[in-house]
Amino acid sequence: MAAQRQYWLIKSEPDVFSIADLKRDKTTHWEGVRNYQARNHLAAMKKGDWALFYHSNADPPAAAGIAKVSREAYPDDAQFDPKSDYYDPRSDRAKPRWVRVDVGFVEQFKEPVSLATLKDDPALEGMLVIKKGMRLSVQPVTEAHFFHVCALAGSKRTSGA
DNA sequence: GCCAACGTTGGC
DNA sequence: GCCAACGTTGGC
Repeated sequence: MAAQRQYWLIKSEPDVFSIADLKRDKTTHWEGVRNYQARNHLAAMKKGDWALFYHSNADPPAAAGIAKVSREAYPDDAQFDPKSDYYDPRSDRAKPRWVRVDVGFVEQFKEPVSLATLKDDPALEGMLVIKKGMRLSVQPVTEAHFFHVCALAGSKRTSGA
């Protein structure tokens, strides 16, 4: 039996990189994660996993679409580049501290689901993104929560097909 | 722009 | 190992 698909939520500021940018580019390197817990989630991602693409620092902040993991974790080159915003002088090439994954475009929601809507929905109780002070930029999401958000967004997706 | 929440750093 | 200082995230 194939391993079960996992579900995630990944945050991006749309001014920097939005779901529309992913739609245009088809695929991107998900790099620059510099938080250990988020890094550990990246490392746990498997090819074929899906992620809610969440717009943070947006008006309103919202789940904006779906991305899928197209390449599993590998070293994030930006950590070795002194000119990069994501440079980490304490990371060692022989033992890289930070990883990135590649993600591909799946869907841009016609009706993005705002944070306020997520918070108001009893079916989403316990979802990490709606917890006060939850800044984690890569989070696990349950399958039930994932598809409930899809339904709220007007997406036809109701399963992992 | 403000500021609460929270992670990281570094002195001790 | 504690914890104060500091930096960042991200909603509002």
